[in-house]
Amino acid sequence: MNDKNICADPCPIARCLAFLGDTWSLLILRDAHFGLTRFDQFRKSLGIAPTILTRRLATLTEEGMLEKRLYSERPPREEYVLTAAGRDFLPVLVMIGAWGHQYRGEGLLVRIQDVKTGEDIKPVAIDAVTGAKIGTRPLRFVLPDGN
Amino acid sequence: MNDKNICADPCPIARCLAFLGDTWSLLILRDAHFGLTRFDQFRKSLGIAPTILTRRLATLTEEGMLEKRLYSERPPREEYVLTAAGRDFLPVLVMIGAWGHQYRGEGLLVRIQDVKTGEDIKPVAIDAVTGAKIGTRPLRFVLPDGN
DNA sequence: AACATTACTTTCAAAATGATAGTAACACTT
DNA sequence: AAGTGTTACTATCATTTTGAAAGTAATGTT
Repeated sequence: MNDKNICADPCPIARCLAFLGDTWSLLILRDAHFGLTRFDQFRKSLGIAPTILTRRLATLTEEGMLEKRLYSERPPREEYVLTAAGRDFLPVLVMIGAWGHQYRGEGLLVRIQDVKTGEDIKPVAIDAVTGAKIGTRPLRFVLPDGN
Repeated sequence: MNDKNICADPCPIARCLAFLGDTWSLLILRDAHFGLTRFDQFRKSLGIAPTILTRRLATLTEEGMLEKRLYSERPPREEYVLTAAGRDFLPVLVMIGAWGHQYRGEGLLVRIQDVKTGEDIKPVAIDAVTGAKIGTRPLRFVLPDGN
């Protein structure tokens, strides 16, 4: 093991943390997946200051997670809807939730159910190549220069 | 769809974001999974100010993601190693990485390989109950009060 | 004795946060 | 037509957080 810098540009984790490593942004994305789309819905759900919400929604829009959509011409009103990138972020939120459920699970919790079965989901990350659960087989980070 | 508050205490996502929604903390956890354990390794890898690193390592230790371990008695030297909770956080990092690879993947990237097969992993989140990939079937957030 | 290493702490200016209040554009109600 | 409500913000400003630079403490190495 060394202490080579794997922080900067090349790491895909670092890259998306640039905007993602912010609590509000993640909670906005969570609420968007929950079905919220409007400024005041986010504001009330999160108890966030409007200043911050404006900024976060703008960033998430610039980053391509949300897009603005006009839902009323008169008066002009816009809502924020998830893009494909935003929708594909759901597995991340779900895995965070699974970890939180296991390690921060005291008290009543929000659960995520499969609509058809009506059962709580049990999210697991697997490697599609080997079919093994992530964490059960040794993994290795490989730097772009070959390591 | 409503705008009920799902932010506060009961949501497992919100709960772990309390400390997790911080870029540095996530990068420290990433580096810890990469194999780093020591203050100066993290500092050099991340280019983080020592002030901040001290604070983040303390928080991660308090939160039970890392624990301090004495690796030299004279001089007294401590390193930070992942706890079970910290190790179980790997799937989250891996899913973040997978998303980042897909949507922020320009240029050379750090990859994660399975040590035995030598191949890059293809992380997918599935619901262990139905076996379906997360995102392919409709899901529903259920609030503690029954919704 | 002098220098190096490791794991920090101190100081302080700059940036980010967030509470409160205000605004703009319109619709709706009396 | 005047007043009230709704939605999506912006402005102001005190507090908090961040992070760069330098310093410190305990010890090992030459």
